[in-house]
Amino acid sequence: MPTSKKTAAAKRTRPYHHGNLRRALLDEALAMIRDNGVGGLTLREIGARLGVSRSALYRHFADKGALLTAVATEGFRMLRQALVAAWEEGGRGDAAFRAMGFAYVRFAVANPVHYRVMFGGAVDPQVHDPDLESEGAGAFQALVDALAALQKDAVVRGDDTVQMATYVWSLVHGMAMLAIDGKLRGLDAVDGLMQYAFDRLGTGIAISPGA
Amino acid sequence: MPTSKKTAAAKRTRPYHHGNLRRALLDEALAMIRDNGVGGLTLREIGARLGVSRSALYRHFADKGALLTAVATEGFRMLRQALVAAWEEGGRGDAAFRAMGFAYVRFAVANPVHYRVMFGGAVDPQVHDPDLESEGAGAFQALVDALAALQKDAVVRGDDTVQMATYVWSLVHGMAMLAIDGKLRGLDAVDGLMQYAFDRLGTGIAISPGA
DNA sequence: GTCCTTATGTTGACTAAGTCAACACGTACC
DNA sequence: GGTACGTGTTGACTTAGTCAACATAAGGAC
Repeated sequence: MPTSKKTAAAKRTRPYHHGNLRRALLDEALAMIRDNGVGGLTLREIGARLGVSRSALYRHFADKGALLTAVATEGFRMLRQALVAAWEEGGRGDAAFRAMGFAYVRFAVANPVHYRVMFGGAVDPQVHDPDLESEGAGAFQALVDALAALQKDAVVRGDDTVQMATYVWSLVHGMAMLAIDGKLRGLDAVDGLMQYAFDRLGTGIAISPGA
Repeated sequence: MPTSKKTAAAKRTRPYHHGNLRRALLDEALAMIRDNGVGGLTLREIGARLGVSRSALYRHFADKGALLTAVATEGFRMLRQALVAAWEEGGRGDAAFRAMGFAYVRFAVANPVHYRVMFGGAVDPQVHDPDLESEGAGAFQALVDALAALQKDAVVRGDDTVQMATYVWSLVHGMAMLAIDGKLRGLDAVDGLMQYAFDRLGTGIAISPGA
């Protein structure tokens, strides 16, 4: 048996170069965080699962923090795309704005790992990553733009747009966190809460509107 | 020099038994998380800072996770006390409810380490700690109780109380997270946002209330 | 086609950190 | 005054992040 001349024949299943290791590393990291939490993420295990050496990751990410930053950045990009899509496809009116709110929370529920890495403090706040910050700002801007359009059409109050956007962001962010933390029972509860929340976002909860 | 017969004389500054090591461990953990983030918390360093051996901690906490769970539990207790105090001292009316909302966000801003440990995913969600869960439920219940009182006085809508409480909780939780993540510039911005938010919580943001 | 450069992956080794077992010390209670 | 239990220490093991040195592959220059 010609086992010499390298053992390449036995390893034909995995060539020396992976092909798209960066993407595979991200996906495996997401799976591991999903199963074991951010604390359960280990670079060595990622390599082992991909059949790759423990330090191959360092050819694609500076360190563990950079891997997490990449996850967060990807998450913000996905979130912005979801928000913009909901707004555009919904017709850019008040119904579209509600759809955007739904899209926000649904993004978090559908991608809890991304969302937790984005907001769960896993990424060291000391580090200022330009990509991460611009993607994050872009997602917020989608909300600001939508609100500004509604203001122009006199659908919502003419308050400071950024402040209003921050208010709405707080609401959807809070719902998203509660939803993925399992504080709401099941998807029905999430949808029910969102229906309720976006109604009350419009009308308020007080009985005498003049208070 | 009589250095034998133990070196006790040289260490009179710190007796063998600390006195209240558990409390000191918690405080030192809080300080270390404040300075370096949850990821920068190391049991060995806590011991070193307190002039105590690295594993003394294990006489007071089962492991690192238990230490974090204790921080979160303490945080929920403090939060509930702050909420109840604001409600009681505010006169249990709509002004008191607004004060409770302020108290919530201010608690997070004043105790960002506690808050982050409580909600930042640092505590393994797999683990079900009875103390932690009952303190968490207690804090939420304070909000439900206040809303129920307002409903009885016909100050707010008669919607499902728990759903309404979840709505309000989402809002304050979202604001708290944004505030401690530095997404709002300075304390003035936080106070301004809260003023705005609790106005809009009452009235809504829509221009035609009948929408 | 051959060589060189660069990108990508591997191996060995070091260090930091959580954890446990065995031991030491002190206090309280009899 | 002695004994049991609570509290703190030491040594050692294991896991994991990281880096330096090396190996391998791919692609273009000649």
